[in-house]
Amino acid sequence: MIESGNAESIRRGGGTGRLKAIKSVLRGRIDDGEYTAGKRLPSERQLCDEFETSRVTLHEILIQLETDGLIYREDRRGWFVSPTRFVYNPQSRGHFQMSASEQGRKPGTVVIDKAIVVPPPIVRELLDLGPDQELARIRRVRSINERSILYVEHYCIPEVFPGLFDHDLSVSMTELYREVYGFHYGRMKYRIMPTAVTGEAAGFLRVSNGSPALLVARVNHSIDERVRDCDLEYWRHDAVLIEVDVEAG
Amino acid sequence: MIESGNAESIRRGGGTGRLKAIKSVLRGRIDDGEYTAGKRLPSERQLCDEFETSRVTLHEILIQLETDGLIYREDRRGWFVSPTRFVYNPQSRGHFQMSASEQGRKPGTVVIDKAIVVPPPIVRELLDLGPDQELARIRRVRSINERSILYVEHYCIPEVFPGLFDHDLSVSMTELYREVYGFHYGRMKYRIMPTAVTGEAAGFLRVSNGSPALLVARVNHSIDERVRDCDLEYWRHDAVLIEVDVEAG
DNA sequence: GAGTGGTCTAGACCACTGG
DNA sequence: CAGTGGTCTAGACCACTCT
Repeated sequence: MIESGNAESIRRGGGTGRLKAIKSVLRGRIDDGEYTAGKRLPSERQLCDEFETSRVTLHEILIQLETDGLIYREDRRGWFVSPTRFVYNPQSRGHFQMSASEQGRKPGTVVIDKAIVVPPPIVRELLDLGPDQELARIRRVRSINERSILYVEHYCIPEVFPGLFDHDLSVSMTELYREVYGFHYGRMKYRIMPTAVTGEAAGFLRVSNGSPALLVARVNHSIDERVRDCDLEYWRHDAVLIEVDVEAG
Repeated sequence: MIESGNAESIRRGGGTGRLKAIKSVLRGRIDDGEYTAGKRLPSERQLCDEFETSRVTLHEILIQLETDGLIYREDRRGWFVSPTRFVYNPQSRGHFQMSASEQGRKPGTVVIDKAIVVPPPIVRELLDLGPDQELARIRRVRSINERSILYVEHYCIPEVFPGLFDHDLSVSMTELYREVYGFHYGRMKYRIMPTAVTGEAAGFLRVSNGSPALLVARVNHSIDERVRDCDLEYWRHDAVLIEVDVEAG
């Protein structure tokens, strides 16, 4: 006797279709503006009632819409409709504030801390350092219209920029290097890859542990080709669009 | 009477910790090489038994490792350890095959189809077209070591490249344009953003519907500054690392 | 046909937010 | 304190792959 082959399990049926169907209804409401940018969606439990589904299923749907970049969540606060992406050009150095204003948004920068540290392996590799070399690290969070979208770790060689920590670090690091230290840039290299944010980084961005993100790692060289500093930038994956113009090649 | 407040629910306990703990065990096995690149992980049910957890939970853990880029899945076939990322420079045109060989991998290209179509909105916007303009579309899938990692849609103005469909389209489009049509490139613009693949694109990449991906959209201009063609490239999010060198700016 | 992942249910407790 | 998302259970059926 298979007890479970009853009316109950038949009613559930429908299989694959449900998830996609609910997803497209929600997508429609976002497109139509019923749920508008920056506003909170109804709670998961409310949506469960409306669509007569379980929380696990609904959670899964929301995660897929998050992956799409249509909505985002703030840890334990709710789900929100994603605003238009911030357009970012990694080749134009230090223009976060200017770009934001040009795009009609309100930029913000918060310095989390500054310290002399042994950098993580990826930074050692990028800067071609020995295992014990210590660097100055500045950690910042940048926001657009009060929403944190970028967590950055700056690393540089402390001897090259003496007294760095005494300056206002909430502005463009590039400008600081140039105006205070008379430092001019030469070559730059950057890497971009999808990743996930965990631990502290997730906390600073107010996203759930393990949320998708876009990592942009940049290495700056001086005019005489020496490695000088680098950034690790973790962008909320739904908040950024990278755009680069390249002259004739 | 609250029936559920029994020994059973207490035993479950542990709360938040479980997921993270199991995740780090699996991560360790990948780092240690117990699970090696390209090999299948034990089945979800086996892992459930081993860690004494439910399939939903284990599935969630695997999805987080996927977001991290450590593992990937092939739809209904299983979970696999991700190989090293393919390094890609969007500014060097048409070097997929060459880059792959340089990185010691075996490249492959399959042409899915070729047709004259009305392009999707994003292409119309990129190429600045009217709503009824038709374009030639070529769809291809590119692989590294037999693993499909890139799904591309090429769009170009058919009048500019007559007889295009009669050529071998499994090679570099850039070379074809240059060698057959004597076409040389000027400016290029590209956009990069995290997104999700659905529908056909997911099928071609053999990933589950709604998997994360990296979209690279490129627009090519001729030397006299006219828009000529564009690509929409959907990369498996765990399979690519974009690297760009920029000369002094 | 056996095995796999994909989807789904109907609950439960936990950690945190915000009034 | 009520409400939210985050995590978790112990099952079930479905769609597909592989042999």
